Amino acid sequence: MARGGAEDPDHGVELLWRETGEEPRQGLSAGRIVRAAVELADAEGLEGLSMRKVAERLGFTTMSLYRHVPGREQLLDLMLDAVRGERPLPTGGDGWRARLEACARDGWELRRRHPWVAEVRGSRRLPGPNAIAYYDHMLGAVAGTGLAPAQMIAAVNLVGRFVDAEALTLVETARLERSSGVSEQEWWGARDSLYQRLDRFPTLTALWEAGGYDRPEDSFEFGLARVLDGIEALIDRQRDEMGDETSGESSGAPCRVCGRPVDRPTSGRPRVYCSRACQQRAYRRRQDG
Amino acid sequence: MARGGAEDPDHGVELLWRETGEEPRQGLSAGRIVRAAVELADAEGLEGLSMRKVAERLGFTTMSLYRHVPGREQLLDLMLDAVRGERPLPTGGDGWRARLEACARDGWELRRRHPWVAEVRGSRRLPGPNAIAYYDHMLGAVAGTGLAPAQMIAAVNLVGRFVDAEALTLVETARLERSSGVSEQEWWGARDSLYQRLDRFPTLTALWEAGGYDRPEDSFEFGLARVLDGIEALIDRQRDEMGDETSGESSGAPCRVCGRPVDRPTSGRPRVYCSRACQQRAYRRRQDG
DNA sequence: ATATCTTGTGTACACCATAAACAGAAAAGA
DNA sequence: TCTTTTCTGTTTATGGTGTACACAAGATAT
Repeated sequence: MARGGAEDPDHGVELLWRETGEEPRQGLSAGRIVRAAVELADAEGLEGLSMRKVAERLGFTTMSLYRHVPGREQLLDLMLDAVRGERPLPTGGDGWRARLEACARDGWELRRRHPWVAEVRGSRRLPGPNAIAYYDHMLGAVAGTGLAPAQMIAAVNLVGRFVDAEALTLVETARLERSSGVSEQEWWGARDSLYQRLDRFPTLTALWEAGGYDRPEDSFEFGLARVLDGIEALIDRQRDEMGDETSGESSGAPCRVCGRPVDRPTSGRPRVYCSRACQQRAYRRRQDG
Repeated sequence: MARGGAEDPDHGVELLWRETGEEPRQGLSAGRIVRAAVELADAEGLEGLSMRKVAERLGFTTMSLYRHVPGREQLLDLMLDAVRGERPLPTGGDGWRARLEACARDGWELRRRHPWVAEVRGSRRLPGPNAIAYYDHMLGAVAGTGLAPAQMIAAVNLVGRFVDAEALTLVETARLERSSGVSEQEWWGARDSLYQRLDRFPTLTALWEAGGYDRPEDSFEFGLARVLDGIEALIDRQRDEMGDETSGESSGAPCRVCGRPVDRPTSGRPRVYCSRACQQRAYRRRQDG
């Protein structure tokens, strides 16, 4: 069997999308390794997650893991998808904003329970079924907003990356607080040698004296509200433009591919697709199916 | 001399804020180490930056570096401040938005020239004079917008973290492209084993067929516009509320501490500070000075 | 019974940051 | 000028990482 090693991404895909449940009575298995790794990462963070320690926790040798998991990177992929499947998809309220916000808060909650999730980096991370379901769910939140397809994707990615970035800064402080035993406040509070050099920076000093650093805004709440506001502004703007363009002229059936309104020419055959791109898409779709 | 080792942050502060220019004729110095490290990180990324390689590049032994720099982490602090001093502060156009956007684009450009900047993580990074000047400059961009001090700080932090997060994803793809020799497009394009499992996800499939992934939005441009829109929405909203609250009632001198409008009571002594917090601030200021 | 596949083991390698003790030179003090 | 201290660079050693490779025992198929 062509069981590709660490170099073969398709093996990783098979592992991620395998039907679970066929766990052997005894011995190792991918599922058991993943569970042990998640426990370990929960307890010690991502930098504390080593193949040696996972193996020790299971009572096997280090290299035995490689019989079931291609390598550490692929193990991380499996862990990510595993924790995403722990809870059902967030059922938000009405409207795109409430639903997208619910997704963001759910992602935030996930990273609170498993802080290492935010530390897992790298493009080329293969998504598993749970990650894709989540992603699809987020995309569904902004469907029907009038945004172009690429804009929907960008909006969802923006929210996702925001949550991730925010969680990453949080877990970094937490890690230092645990490893050093000194809280963030204490540590920065003791940096007098730094503060005494900040006098000659006017705005910073003014804000300091105005108490801006005494009761800071909640970084996640503030940022999430701004990002959603920004997306809302885009949606409103485009809806307005759309209304102006097509007022009294279009208002026929929407584009069969992307659902956006279609310009209707005053004379000639009525258009079915909103753009040449959508026309091509539909064509290829007919060819493939 | 109490030359604290790696455990002493104050030593790091001294190094960061030292007057440069007193470079010895020969031998090592913090400045030379930092320059060599920046060159190395530019060429090989942050994971390729090891004390060994820096020392080799300078023709000394590994441990010789520790006579001038407390450790790798502190070297990173020094590197960050060094590259931030390479170019003058961005002189944006008029208005807070143009200036804040100029800062964001400048930060983006910095990370394009030195991709490893985005990879340097961890709270408790000591800022040097250049970093503080930059931060002060960004804060100055949103001064006078009517935002509360903590909101100004949060807004600037949001933009900064956005740029950093965006740059981080970019450098991660670049690193993989270089180490593997396969471009991101090629790699994802070869993942048929993944795509064939995505049919049962409706929104994702619809957006795929609508061409949303063929011409994606520029992630940085899209996100920056949304974030700035979001901040603008907050500013506008607060300005409106402020106008309603104080119309025909305030419009006296602004708060002496933070500059925001002050509610003027209909009877009694006119207020000088906008809030009890600002009053306390001013009091402490008088005590200290 | 023989061959093949699966699973777990032990060894080995090339890295990494940095602690500790040491050696020579330069500078300061007597 | 002689001695003592300080500065600067070196050498050696420790404990950690992921994983390639060769090997061995058991299960399964032919």
